[in-house]
Amino acid sequence: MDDIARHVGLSRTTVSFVINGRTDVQISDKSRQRVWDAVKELGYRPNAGAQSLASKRTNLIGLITDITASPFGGGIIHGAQKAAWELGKLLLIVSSEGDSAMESAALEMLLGRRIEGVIFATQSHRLITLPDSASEVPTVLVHCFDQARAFPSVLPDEISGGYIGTRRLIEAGHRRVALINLDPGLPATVGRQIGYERALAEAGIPVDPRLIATGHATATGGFQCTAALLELEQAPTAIFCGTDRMAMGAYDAIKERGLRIPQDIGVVGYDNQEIIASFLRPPLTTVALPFDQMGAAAIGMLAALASGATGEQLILSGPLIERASA
Amino acid sequence: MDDIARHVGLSRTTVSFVINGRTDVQISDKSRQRVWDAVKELGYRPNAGAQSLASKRTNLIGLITDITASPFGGGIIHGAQKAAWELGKLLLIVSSEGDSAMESAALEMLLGRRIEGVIFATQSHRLITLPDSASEVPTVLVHCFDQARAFPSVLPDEISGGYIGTRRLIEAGHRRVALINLDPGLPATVGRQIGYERALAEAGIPVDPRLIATGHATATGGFQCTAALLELEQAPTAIFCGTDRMAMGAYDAIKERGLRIPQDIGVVGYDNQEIIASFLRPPLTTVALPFDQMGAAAIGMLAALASGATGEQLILSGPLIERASA
DNA sequence: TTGTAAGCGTTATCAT
DNA sequence: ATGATAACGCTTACAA
Repeated sequence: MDDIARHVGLSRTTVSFVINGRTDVQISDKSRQRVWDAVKELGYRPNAGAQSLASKRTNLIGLITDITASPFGGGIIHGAQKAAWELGKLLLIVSSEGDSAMESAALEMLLGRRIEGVIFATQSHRLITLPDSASEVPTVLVHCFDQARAFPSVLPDEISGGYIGTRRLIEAGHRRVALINLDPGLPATVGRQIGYERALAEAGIPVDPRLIATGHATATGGFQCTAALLELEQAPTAIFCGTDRMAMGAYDAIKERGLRIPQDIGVVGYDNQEIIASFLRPPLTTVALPFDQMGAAAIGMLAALASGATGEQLILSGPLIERASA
Repeated sequence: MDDIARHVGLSRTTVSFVINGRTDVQISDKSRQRVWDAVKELGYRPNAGAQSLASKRTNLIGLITDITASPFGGGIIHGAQKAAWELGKLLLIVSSEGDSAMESAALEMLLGRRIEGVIFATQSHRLITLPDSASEVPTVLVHCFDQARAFPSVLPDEISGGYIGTRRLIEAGHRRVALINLDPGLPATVGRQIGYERALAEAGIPVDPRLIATGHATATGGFQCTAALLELEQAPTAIFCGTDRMAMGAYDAIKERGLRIPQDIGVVGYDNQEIIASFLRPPLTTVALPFDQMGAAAIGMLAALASGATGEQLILSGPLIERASA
């Protein structure tokens, strides 16, 4: 920067003003132009670290997550990254492997880098315990929540998801709609069932407990539940699966019985895992989680927190992705 | 840091030495202890940015990639992250969306942060064009290469992959092994076919061109190719698919004809996409890409470059993941 | 074994 | 409209 200043015969101060495009200082257009020319000519590139040190703004945001290892929920990173970029912030992503000692260590090092905020994101909707140092910096939780629900968080609307999936099946003419839910007690499980029952109630269909199964979130889980449901005396004509993986298993069980999708049995999945949903035959209609928006929203909340806003809880609902199974 | 120094009645210098654990300076154990105690007590945390500014080492490595958006190849990030962490380096990950203007902008900003090296990683094995500024900093390419092959790179061993997949099928007793390859001309396509032919040659099986198909890397592509292959007069008894997605389609075509896997037809996939491979029925035996190692190797190469090594080209081969389809 | 002092590359506060 | 000068929080010769 000194070089630039010397080169154009101005002071460092002036150069700094020009480069930062400050409008509150009067600098002649001629000087401005000369500075920029020199910048080009000398190939000058401001040192962000030095800027941070002097200005006390690092423009760094931490993202601690267990997502990088898995194919799941990458949209969160994606959405956050994009939103951060637009705000001129850089995301420092650290994968915690879901290990809380690691999370703690990661946060320490990020605090050493003087991040202005931190996001904790998980690949499944669940409870986490935060490192103590989380209270030292604005914190937002994505797809997870802390015991005391003390931190602002961005969560998917499980109820709405359960509702729209079920309603889609009802609209297709089904009255006996089964729900293959995830393991009991999970936030997703609870919420989706509420949505499911709400949709049935709205259509005047009584809830039949025999049509509600729970299983592991795997193809095998889906296969077994579906097989059992199809054995029922009054078997369902539609099945709403808790995950696309389960739907994958459901397809097998259905095809094995020579039934066709969606003519004989309608199927709706959950998660919109492209890789499964769009390559299943027929392509799977499924409820998507709004991962991108969740990530972006987290950045937005952090920005809001920085300007004095108070932390809320944001519930985002995802759309139904129509393909061909319902 | 001044606070610490004052608190223990020593100079900043001494405190700095203690904190950096410098062994080339003699400092009494007593002083050391007192410094650490004060650090704890005052909750002091070194400012990494200031350290970088003074020491001219940022410990920052850039990773520009199109991977974050997709479920694919996340292992690269994972492996790189882990390796970097162990070296005390922080990975600055930016997703380029595969857009080269974006890549350029990302690199500019990373250079502003004074990264000590940069990694370009892609989700598919392909050619990329690097921003000009790439020459300003040590650069390593992962899963991709530049026109002039001027930059050191880490690539998967496509030949070995083609070889081990084919050999597995031959070892299972098959003599008519089909290859459903990816679109012609891709590095993966070419390499794998070489490996395929090598395995056949080794077993004394002549290459039958009718058994070599190419299609799009989708379930539909796999389905169509498989269907055509099974119509052949001398149909194959084993199929080696270019991707797990294609294998997914192959499964459908095979099952549709009432054939069983692996009893009637052996299938091997490529990619080891957990989500597909382990949930297909039967679980898919497939060739894995060594993404984790590739990411870690890239960090290793960057470290080597920093200590004066010259850039090579590293070819890493992945293992065959045995499940139940062959 | 410890301390002094000069940077590192910026921004920010005042002057002029 | 522009410039001096003092931070920012640390490292590192060089001295003592």
